[in-house]
Amino acid sequence: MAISVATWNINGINARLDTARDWLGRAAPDVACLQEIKCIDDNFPAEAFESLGYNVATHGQKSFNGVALLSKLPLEDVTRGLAGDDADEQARYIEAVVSAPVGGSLRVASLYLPNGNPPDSEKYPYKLAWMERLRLHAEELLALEEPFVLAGDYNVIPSDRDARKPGAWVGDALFLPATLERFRALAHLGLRDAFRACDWRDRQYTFWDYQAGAWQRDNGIRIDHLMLSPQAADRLSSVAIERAERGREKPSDHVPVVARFDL
DNA sequence: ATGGTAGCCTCGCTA
Repeated sequence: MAISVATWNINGINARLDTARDWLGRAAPDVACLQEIKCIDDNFPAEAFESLGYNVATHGQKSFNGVALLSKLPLEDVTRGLAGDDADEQARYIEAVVSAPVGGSLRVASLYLPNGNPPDSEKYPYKLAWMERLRLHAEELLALEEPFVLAGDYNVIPSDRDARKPGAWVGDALFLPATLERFRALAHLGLRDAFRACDWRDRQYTFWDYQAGAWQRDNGIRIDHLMLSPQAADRLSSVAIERAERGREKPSDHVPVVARFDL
């Protein structure tokens, strides 16, 4: 069976409820990984998505961060928080197994990797440590030899080609050599950037700042990624960046990225 | 080099 998995930094789920419902109604992904819901679990408008046929699992936080999984298929074995630091109180990771009626199941995570700016603050070492925790967790998942997707806002510009103005990002936490090195470490484990597995075009972005006319100038960056286990990459059929959503009314500053699999 | 915008239980923080 075919299954589609989307990732989308929604930038405030309650401020973006109509925008989110509109896109989900049109695109109807089987699974949607949301980031920056910016609310506690009790304030997540679950009914608004259940009425569209989605099961809902959230890992929220007051005002900042927060991630969610929406799935038309049942969500099983939901895990909240990224392993490796019990003292970490930021809600940036949720994982579950999506059980398909035929063709087996797919493990999916929605993650919001720390931004890390400014790099001379404590935020940057937190980002790097979080990336190392993600690598260790991915290593554990890989040992299962199952298809999985780690989808989300990575706050990483993987290469020059993933920014309209790479020079403007030199020294930024999204583009520092240590950041890119840790992102590549995921690839070295065997994880595949789903988009780059299918599409080598330049100027394919997922984020445009609200400021300084970034959208109008197409001054974007590609920072929202679906990283696939080898078993998931084998089943990947296509990836699409839903660029047009950035030009709609009351948009998030990120657009959805959708990967399709034949399980 | 600067400033620009948006969301949050807002008067500053995060991005």
